[in-house]
Amino acid sequence: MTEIRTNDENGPRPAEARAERFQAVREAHRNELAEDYVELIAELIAQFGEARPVDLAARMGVTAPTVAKTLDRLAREGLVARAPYRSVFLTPDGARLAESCLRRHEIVVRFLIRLGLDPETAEKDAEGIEHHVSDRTLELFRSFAECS
Amino acid sequence: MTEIRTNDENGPRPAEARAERFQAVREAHRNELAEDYVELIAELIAQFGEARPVDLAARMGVTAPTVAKTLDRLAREGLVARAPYRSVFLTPDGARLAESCLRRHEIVVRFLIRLGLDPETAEKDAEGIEHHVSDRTLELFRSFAECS
DNA sequence: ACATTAAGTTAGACACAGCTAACTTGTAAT
DNA sequence: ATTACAAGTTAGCTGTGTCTAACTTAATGT
Repeated sequence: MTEIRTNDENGPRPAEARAERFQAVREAHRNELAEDYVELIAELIAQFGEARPVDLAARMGVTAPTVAKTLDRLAREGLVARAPYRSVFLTPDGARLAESCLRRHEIVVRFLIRLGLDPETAEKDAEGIEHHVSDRTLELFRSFAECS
Repeated sequence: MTEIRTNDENGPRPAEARAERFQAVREAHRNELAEDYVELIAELIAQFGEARPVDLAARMGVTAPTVAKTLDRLAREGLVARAPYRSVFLTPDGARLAESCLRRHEIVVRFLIRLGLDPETAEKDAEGIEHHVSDRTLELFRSFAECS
């Protein structure tokens, strides 16, 4: 064998573009859990006046220690405030994030339903999709969902 | 204080439904990386006749050891076949998975473009979205993208 | 006031996905 | 045939997210 080498005779441009896309997804990934938590916390506070770890665990489908560890991280990142054996609350930053996540979630769900999906599946798919939708796409979703 | 307890007087139904949704997302999550790899490997093979770790690393935006570890896992799971210091190939299972991922990816991209998104952003968003789209939703995307 | 029980915490394990540093292998060019 | 360099591997570190088991705290009911 003599040639075949490099596999990049087309230049590394497309390879790099791709790498950037994957890196962006990994980045989104890191924020997903935080977003899901603050979103849930905001809803629980709206509904019950407080968000207790036990309720978070039930709704996230994980055990109490997992919730505790995650809340520690969120506290470290300044998104939630907590005291031992107490309910969890959102910091201003956390509340802001929750607000935008809820909005985003709502738009995605409404969009999917408008597309023709049943509400249950829409809710399910939205949970996975919402974290990966750019602002431009979200805007398109919103217009489509609201078009008469 | 006397009452306020439980926070679940509405019954645990909605909480459980939610937990299931999150669990589904975590499940999808676990498969994401595997899907991205087999998809990329299939493309490289189609383009160059082989998929080399160095090309995977460049396109995934990670280092060579990370690729090696991931490929080990994929081999363990029966999706790829490899020999030391050689290129990677797909098993029949891996090829099937790659096929369906490529199809899915294409549909999502075309759908987003039809919605009015620029191709570059479509490509970027699709990378994150494609793993979280149910079959029903994918079908709706397909119809929408292909509607005259 | 105290005992019971539910909620929360701590400790420790595992798997995964990323990294750097150092080593080995294989290929290509001289 | 040798050497030099690119590709691949191995070892070992980090941080995250999950778990179980065992412990502590707080609230409820009698």
